[in-house]
Amino acid sequence: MDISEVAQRSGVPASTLRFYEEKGLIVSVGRRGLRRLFSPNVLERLALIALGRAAGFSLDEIGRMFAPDGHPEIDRTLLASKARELDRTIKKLTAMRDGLRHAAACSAPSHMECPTFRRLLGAAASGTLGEPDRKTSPTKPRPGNTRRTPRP
Amino acid sequence: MDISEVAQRSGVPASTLRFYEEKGLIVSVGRRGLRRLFSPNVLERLALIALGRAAGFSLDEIGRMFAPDGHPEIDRTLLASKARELDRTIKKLTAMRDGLRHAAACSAPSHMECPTFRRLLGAAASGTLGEPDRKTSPTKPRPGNTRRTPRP
DNA sequence: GTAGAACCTCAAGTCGACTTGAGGTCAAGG
DNA sequence: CCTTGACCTCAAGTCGACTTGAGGTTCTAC
Repeated sequence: MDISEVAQRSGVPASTLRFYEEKGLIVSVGRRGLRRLFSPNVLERLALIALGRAAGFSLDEIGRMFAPDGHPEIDRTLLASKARELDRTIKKLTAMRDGLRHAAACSAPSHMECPTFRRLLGAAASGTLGEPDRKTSPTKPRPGNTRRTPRP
Repeated sequence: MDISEVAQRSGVPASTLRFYEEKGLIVSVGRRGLRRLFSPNVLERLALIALGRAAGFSLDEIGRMFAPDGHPEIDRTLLASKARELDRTIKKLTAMRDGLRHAAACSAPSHMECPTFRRLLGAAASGTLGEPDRKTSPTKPRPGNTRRTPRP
């Protein structure tokens, strides 16, 4: 498969595939002229990468999950600890969600007069709610390259 | 209060306070010589900012929540929509957490042979799990300025 | 009156995960 | 044979939220 086919099948832009290769996350099995050739295995690999990313692992962490010989060698304790971390995050987000819901529905004239809101505020001020997530803005699906269409 | 007192009381580094002022998120009520003077109100404001950040709002979004006259003027539908967004995130994270937990405990020789894991993999590949969060690494509390100690 | 701590400004750097752009190469179709 | 378009490389840019550093000013204490 050449790069555009991988891009199409996986939904990962070609530029990203080159970037991943450079980082050692995927490998091409050769070249035809200048062009990379990929084995279909790369698709599974990309799925694994997507999963890792969705779970909150960095590309570097993901890279370390693949044994030098190639296929995944994932430390189960690492997974468990990520699960615990997610669990903590979930709890915080749940508290936030409930607080926001309440604040949205609360009939107090100003939010500052709502006890629920003030309680949340206190938690935020004390850092209990933790550092915020930095997520790619939800309203703007992705700048530039849209998935599955590497650009005409 | 001068900047270091605000920093101490709020846990927000002085550099960040200057940055926030520049962005229009907080205001100083004057200067003594060159030095900024803050009213105690700024502490509540900072708490509000922290809360907003924890809820996943960007600084720009937070800025828009304060009416030009000063105090918060928060659109309740905005809160509700953020609550819904958080709810979606929570559901995804919960799925991930459960998947990771299973994978961590699963006795299949390789993760690739575990059906639960493969199901998760499929979800990740199809984008169902959404774009990942970019959160400040949990193991590295924060580079540089530690809270409450602006540096000797 | 003078040292030095604390503050100031402004420009530039950082981090992660990519994207973009300029300029070059190559293979297949007409 | 020649065009064209898909691919290549490498450097630089982007985004958000800050931090860092150099170089300058000022308040406070001795």
